[in-house]
Amino acid sequence: MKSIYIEENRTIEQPEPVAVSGFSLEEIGRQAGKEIILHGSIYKLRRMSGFAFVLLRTGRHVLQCVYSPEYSRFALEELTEESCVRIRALVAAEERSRLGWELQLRELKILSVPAESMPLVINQKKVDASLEKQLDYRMLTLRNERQRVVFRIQEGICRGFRSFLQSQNFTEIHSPKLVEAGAEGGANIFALDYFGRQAYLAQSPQFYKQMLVGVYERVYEIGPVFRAERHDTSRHLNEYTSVDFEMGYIESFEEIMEMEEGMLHAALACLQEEYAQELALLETPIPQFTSKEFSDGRQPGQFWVPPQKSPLPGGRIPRIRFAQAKALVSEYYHRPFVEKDDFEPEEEKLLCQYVRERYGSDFVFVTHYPTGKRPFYAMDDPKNPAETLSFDLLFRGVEITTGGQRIHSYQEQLQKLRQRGMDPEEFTEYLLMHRHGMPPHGGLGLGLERFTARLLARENVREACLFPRDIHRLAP
RNA sequence: GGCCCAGUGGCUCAGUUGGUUAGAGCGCCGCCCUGUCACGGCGGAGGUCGUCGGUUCGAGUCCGAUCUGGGUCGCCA
Repeated sequence: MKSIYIEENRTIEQPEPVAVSGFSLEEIGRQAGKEIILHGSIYKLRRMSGFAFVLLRTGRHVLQCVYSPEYSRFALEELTEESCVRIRALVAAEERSRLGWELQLRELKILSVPAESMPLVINQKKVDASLEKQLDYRMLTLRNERQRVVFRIQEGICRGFRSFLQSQNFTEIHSPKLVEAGAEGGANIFALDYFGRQAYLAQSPQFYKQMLVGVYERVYEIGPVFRAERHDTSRHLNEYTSVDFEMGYIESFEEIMEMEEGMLHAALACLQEEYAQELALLETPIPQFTSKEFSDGRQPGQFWVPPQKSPLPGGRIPRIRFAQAKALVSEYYHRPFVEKDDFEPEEEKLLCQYVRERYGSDFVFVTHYPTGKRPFYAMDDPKNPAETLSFDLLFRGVEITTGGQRIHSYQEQLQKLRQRGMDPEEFTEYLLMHRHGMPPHGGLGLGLERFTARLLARENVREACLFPRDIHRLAP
């Protein structure tokens, strides 16, 4: 944003437009020799003898300003950390400063002064406090340069997802979060009073996505979902942001996986292009993919990457069937083969480790999950009804996506409901779309916080959520 | 909910086999330092050791209960 700056009924003469906010570091650097006006918070005061460094925190940056009685027309004693100020400063080339320039403070107006000093130290490299304390004081700890950057990156991820899906002709939707019944059923759903009736918080936009596939063919939504699970782990939240899409007229569920590959590439590209500063601050290693297509058969322990159907750029993600992945981990890492329908967290980590070592990929798709493990709308593999045309995406040891093809035939869906002992009467509205014709379709949901946390090597998913809701925490 | 672990100044921790005035780093306050970027130096304030009860001549240190928090599993994105 560029504008003429006016303060206290006088125009400060500026030969060039002044940067107020939304500037880049390069833009300011180019103003060398000129005065600019900025606002921000005093992040840190470093008093030296005879002068002082004043770190100014703006919406995106922390800038080194210098106070000196030689040119600063105010008293240093007026300044306290976390005061909000507006400054007029000269942009001065200075090789002793890391940016190659610094701001010589000329005038300063204090806009507000904190009533108390911080309960914990936020202006050092890291916030040295337990996660619990950090979250108790989240609105303060987020002021830390490195803490806040996590959510800039999260923003970049969403921007990448959005622009990619938009480019693939997906329509963005906003489905209701207050619903009459849950998508998956079960007890893991928050109930609340709705004018005397029982209502629930949506645990997934699943039904609405599908309904709108019948309308727009391709839809997506990035929004909150609610899970009343009484879990207390480093990867569960009771409210999280789900990146959901659903696409019609697919020939195979593998098209959904291909679309996800494209979506991930777009997010990472967006980060590298527009969030390089933020990535550098956190020293984030960019996730790796497998570079080539391959098919080393479908024997146990074998992976495949099919040729791309659409011309999406970027590397690929190895795929393996669930049953084979279970066997592989058991065999390779000498773990007792526990006959279960799902992975244990340890197995997910080991599988990712294996794929990383052998194929150089930080991601792995696991396909064909057992039918009993998937919801009633999942499409069974016609070649083997004990398995579904579905997949999970594991990223650096954690499951971040579940997806798959859905049943589109009315008769088939009725049959599967009855097989499961469910009453089709309870799904009358849901089944209306099937009854009146649906294209073959499928989609996925990706946990935004889990993805962010793994990307930034955060141990706890709460670190990748601004204000996490967990079994113990409902505030701030 | 099961199992494991922890609760010591504002924050992060140390505290030897129970023994006299409970230590450190960061932060805070004061003084000093013309170039720091985890700035540095000197000095100072601040805690009775989550809570309750017990053992003991004596408990931060042992025992019991309780509260709070952490990890993990079930589960899942």
